[in-house]
Amino acid sequence: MTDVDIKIENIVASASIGKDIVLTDVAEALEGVDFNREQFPGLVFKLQDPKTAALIFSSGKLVCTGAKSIDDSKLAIKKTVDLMRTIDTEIPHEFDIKIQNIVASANLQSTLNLEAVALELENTEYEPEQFPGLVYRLSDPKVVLLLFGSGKVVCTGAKTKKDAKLGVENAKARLGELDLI
Amino acid sequence: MGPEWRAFDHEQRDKRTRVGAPITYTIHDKGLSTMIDWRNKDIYGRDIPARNRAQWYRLRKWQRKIRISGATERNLAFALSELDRDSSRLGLPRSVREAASVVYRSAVENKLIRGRSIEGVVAASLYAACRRCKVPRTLDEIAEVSRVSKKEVGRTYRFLTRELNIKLPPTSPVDYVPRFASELGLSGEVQSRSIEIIEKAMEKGLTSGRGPTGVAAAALYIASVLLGERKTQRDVADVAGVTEVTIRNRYKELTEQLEMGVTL
DNA sequence: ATATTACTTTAAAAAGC
DNA sequence: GCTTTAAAAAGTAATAT
Repeated sequence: MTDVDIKIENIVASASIGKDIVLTDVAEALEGVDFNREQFPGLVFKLQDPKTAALIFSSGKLVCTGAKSIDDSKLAIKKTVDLMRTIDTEIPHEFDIKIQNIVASANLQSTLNLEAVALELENTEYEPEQFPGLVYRLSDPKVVLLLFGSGKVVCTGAKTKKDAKLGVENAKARLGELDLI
Repeated sequence: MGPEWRAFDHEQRDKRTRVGAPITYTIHDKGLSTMIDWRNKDIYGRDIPARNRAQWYRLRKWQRKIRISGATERNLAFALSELDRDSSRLGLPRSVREAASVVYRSAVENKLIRGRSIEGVVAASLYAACRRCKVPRTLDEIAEVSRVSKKEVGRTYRFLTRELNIKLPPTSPVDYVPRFASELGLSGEVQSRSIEIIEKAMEKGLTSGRGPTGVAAAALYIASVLLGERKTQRDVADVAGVTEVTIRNRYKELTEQLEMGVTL
């Protein structure tokens, strides 16, 4: 109904390689690694292409952040695991990757009066003293949107691109119903 | 400001002493208190005769209640003393402090303190009360006088308003005008003019997403210049707790988008 | 006085305190 | 709840030029 262009800004995905990892070995063999066990149990590995960051844990589970597309996220994880396999050849070639969160931005092409939106729209939090965006929690799909006075929007919490887009569209539709747009 | 809030503080402390509410006194089962053994034995370790068991159980149950209400009262007394301290340091009137105590008490009644510090709930209750009473204090100001971080005050405030169904609109810049103007020694005319400017700005959507204190500061600055009671951006920035850059940004936006001529 | 850089908010996973 | 990662939005803050 209301076609909105969504731009994926960031994707968080997780995977579980079936084998335990000796993080100190990885830290010595790879470049672009940060590892402080006292600070954080995960090893931080930054890949240049796709430009992403991976958190690798001794359990063999890992988290990849920063990708701008689902394909890039999966590619980044495969590249990262391939590099890890040069250290530990026992690492399996097959493993599942799960998209955990998608952050997207969009433009409603219309300015918003946030104080009015805060009064009329349900499930919102608006504290301009703290942050310029209005927080709108949508239940269908279950995502959270940040609405700005400029009409720009950030949608986060979706696990599929479709939900991210649907979230913005439903929010826009709701704003329209309440005559807030 | 020193002597005033000190006197206020002493008055409250004396009042507490008169009613005998324990604040920091640790009440263990000493003195007049007597333990009722949780086994069915008397103080000599002898079994309690069956015919007295019922009475024994009643005594035990009664003592449990007393002990619980004792802890509750002790916590409430501590909370109210914290509230007094924070309120007096912020120079808040008694009515606001009482409004905050109402919020705090309902938080207790709804068992919302679990997993949270009393100080944090007190600070958040006070923040909410200030807003409700139209004499807002920023999260920074609340955090300064309480020993609670700004982050936790904000988090607890959101939790309380959600759980207690307290609906408060975002703080209006207008509510900051009287306090800031007073601290700057600005007249009622300047205040009225500032409020007019803010209302025009709100109508034109110039306040969406902007910090209320920054908007109030810029409006006061403009009004002070327009009415010949000019204050420096530095002075206004200091009382409002914002930077000169912020005042300048809001000032430019307001003078450009409202019909006001360049008055710099 | 303006230009950077940095922090505020949102979501989510990982292992452990 | 915290720790770590990434990224957008727009405002504000601190520091550099």
